[in-house]
Amino acid sequence: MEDVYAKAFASVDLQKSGTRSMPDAVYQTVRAALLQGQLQSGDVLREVALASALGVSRTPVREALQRLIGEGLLQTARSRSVVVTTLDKQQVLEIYALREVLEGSAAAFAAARATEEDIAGLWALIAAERPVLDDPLALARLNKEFHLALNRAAHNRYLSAMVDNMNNTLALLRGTSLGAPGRAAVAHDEHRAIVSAIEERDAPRAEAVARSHIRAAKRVRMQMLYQHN
Amino acid sequence: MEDVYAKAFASVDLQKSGTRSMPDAVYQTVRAALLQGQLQSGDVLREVALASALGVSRTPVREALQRLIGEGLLQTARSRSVVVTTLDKQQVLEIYALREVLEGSAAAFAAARATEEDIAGLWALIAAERPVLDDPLALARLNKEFHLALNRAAHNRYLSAMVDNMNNTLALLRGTSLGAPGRAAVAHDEHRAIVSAIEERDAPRAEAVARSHIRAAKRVRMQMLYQHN
DNA sequence: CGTTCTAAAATTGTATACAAAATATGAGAT
DNA sequence: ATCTCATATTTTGTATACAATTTTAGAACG
Repeated sequence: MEDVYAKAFASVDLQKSGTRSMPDAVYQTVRAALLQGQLQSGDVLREVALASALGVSRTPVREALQRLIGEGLLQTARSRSVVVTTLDKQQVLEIYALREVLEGSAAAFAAARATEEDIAGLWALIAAERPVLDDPLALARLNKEFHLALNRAAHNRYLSAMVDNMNNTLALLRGTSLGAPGRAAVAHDEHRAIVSAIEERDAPRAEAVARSHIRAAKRVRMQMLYQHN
Repeated sequence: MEDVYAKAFASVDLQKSGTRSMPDAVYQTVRAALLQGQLQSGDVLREVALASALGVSRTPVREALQRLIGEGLLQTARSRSVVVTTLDKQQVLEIYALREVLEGSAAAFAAARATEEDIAGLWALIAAERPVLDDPLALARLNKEFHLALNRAAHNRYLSAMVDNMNNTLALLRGTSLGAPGRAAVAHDEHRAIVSAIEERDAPRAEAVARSHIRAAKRVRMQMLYQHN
């Protein structure tokens, strides 16, 4: 009896805080399970099981799943079952190609539009990285926050939504590129270079540095996933 | 009795062809009504009215509406009613800023990855534009197709989805920038310049030309909407 | 053993009943 | 006439019943 939900949701209560509606609470809960890797690519999500695990009916569960499908974190198999998205190599390449564009633009926009508070926040996150450079888990969390803050500093809601979406989709892949030997320190330096360029309001340099940061992450990731390029 | 649905859906049957499911058919139908301007910003969509107009129950209607909310074409007002998205000036600026990035990248990617068929298709669309340069409606349709084909030529599904999304969101604004005097001919020339650069595999030029094409469209649009910049 | 067919079980899709919430209506007071 | 408040009506949110589909299990056959 392959009960994925016991594993993923047994200890996890329906997260009601900060949610507007029940479908939203279900959405947040399932999304968190996906991003934390408690559900893996290919796992199938069954409405009744999820509904009873979370103590609601199928209706709000369906809405939450539809939303996650729309964001690309879930997909429907032929035969209508809902499964955690599987990314093939081509898709990963396409995502990184787009992520390079988007994060590059976010950095460029931030150079033009970031407030002093935005920049101070970015430096604070970089300072927080230093003591945990050899703790991949803590670092991954900070890294996520850094990219989120960089995004917000661009002051473009549509861009932010798209960058988040790409990053969330990549989170479906096992592991983090920050675990690779030496990568943490290099990424840390790259983060500093991005914020420096933003602080100096040098948009072209901010974009160039951000893009090369993503290219480096991509190289490490492809190595981890496929042992080449 | 303010019956918006009579207006928008009376003659429009539920579009079943090319749809996998009933919610999908509803989605396509409502989406078409939105993109063709049969529903205007701020119009409220009521589940029961829509359901009876289309001859289905509320359940598939709700799913379709949720999906359109996810894409940004609809939004929920406080008080939970679903309305056609209204874009303020700041949002329009953010969308054009992002669209410049995305279409620029699409052109650059196309220069690197377009097949000969892709390029032939683009030229065909440009040829089709010439005879209808003074028919804004026909031209708008071709323009849409051109940008779609350009997109496909970039061979990046995620990028395509995002460009489409931005273009669809802009379609909520009344009118088309191609209606402005002289704009049609200029846009036509810009299209030619983009495809030329792609054909010559000159990615930087393709990107630059595509970006300036979007900036020009933005200028015209802002003029139309707000009579300045 | 493996294959194919059929029946049972499980799962998703749709409609609908009922609950909760929001909006509209109208009476009464000022 | 305008405002306030209680009540009716409408609308959305959730649960659930039922239908359609898909998957599973097992029997019969080669």
